[in-house]
Amino acid sequence: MKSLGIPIPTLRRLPLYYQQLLQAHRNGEEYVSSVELGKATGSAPEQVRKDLSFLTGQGKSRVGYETKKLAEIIEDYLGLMDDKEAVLVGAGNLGHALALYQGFAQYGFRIVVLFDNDPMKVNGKVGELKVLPVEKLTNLVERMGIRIGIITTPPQPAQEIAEMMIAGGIKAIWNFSTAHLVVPEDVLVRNVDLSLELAVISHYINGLSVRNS
Amino acid sequence: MKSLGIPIPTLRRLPLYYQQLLQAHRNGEEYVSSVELGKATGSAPEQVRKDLSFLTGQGKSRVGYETKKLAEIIEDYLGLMDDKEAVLVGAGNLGHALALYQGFAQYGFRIVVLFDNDPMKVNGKVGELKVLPVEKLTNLVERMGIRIGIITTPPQPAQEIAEMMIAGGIKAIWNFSTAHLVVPEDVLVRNVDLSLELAVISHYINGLSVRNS
DNA sequence: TAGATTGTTAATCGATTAACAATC
DNA sequence: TAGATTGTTAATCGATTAACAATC
Repeated sequence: MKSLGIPIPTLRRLPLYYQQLLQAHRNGEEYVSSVELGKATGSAPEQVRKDLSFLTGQGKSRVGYETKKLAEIIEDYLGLMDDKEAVLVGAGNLGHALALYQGFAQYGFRIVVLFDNDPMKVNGKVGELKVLPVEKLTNLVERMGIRIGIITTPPQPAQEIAEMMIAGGIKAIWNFSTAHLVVPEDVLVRNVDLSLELAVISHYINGLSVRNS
Repeated sequence: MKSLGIPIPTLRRLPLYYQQLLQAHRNGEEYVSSVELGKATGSAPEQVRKDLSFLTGQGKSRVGYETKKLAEIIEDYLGLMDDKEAVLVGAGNLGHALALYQGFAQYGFRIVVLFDNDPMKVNGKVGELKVLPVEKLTNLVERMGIRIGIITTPPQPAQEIAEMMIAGGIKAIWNFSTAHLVVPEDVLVRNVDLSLELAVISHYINGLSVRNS
């Protein structure tokens, strides 16, 4: 899984800069420097400049980066303004939260339908969104030309669901399950396993206890 | 923020190995090799051995790692079995989902109370958990000796909430807000900003569209 | 002009991957 | 013993940090 050219850490920092640029623009600031961007986002100014140099040289010596213009460049580069439809499988707590979360819309990201196996949930609704049976997954994805799938199921069915998604033409999977997914080369998988973060936190707290006792 | 000795990527892989070890143990397998662990978790076998070597040499040539023993070593190392109480601030969709999620319990992790500003939510309940007003945060944290805080609020109040947490003695913050938190050196912050993942996905899908058109 | 700031090249750092001797 | 597998050292890779010339 190559991201062709740009490092993934850089890619993940771009939305942080983007938000700051929008903010600055709303405040009527025409330019913002790498130092300011860095301070607001927690990166070193060199890092900011390096990251932005992947997009295109836009900064001006002495004044910094044009807020509006650079925000637009990032928008284009990440495709933030394109409408991106997604399906979500697994209408549990986390699935609900993601389906109802408003914040994704600002990046053109929109969940259009949920899937679940549980007969209690199927044909119900979560907010405005229908919950359909998993059997219809591949078909609907294909028919609607959807390219993004979100998995918020337990680990057991995750691989099978990924395959159904891919069969329907999905090219990017946002995997919240703890399963390790095996997919073809041209399919992007982004794993968000919250328990992995717990390990870091737990180890840190554990270290404190050991030292204190 | 140093994790003293062990790389964070390694720390994040340990729970993956741990789950596989438990699984193997349940299946009655006494030993598991680095090749098997790697295949199941998506790491190279060398990576697995390297990671495990941070803990203690436990493997045996020719047979692999003792499932039960290694699982226990990881448990100890990460402090998974210690009861770790946490507070959560921001009883929105994501806050609900985290509060209700069952999966954290297996790592000894337990959210004990929620906080929110919204008078509609305050003094209500989410599942079994009370929702208290944010004014009580510092005090309750201090009184109960809680060391872990979770922030699932909008970005604006996040810094202030972090400070209230820290004032009460919290040492690790799991930050789901998009805010960049500034904290003392001895406080661990783990950021989970889901929109950063969206940037990676969006850029990938964008790249596909460009190539296809 | 002097000074601030960019963009880029080079140096450093840290993690991953490869190689291989040791061992059961 | 032969072969599988570990543990560790060395090589590679990639990202971050530092340095600095170019520029407005």
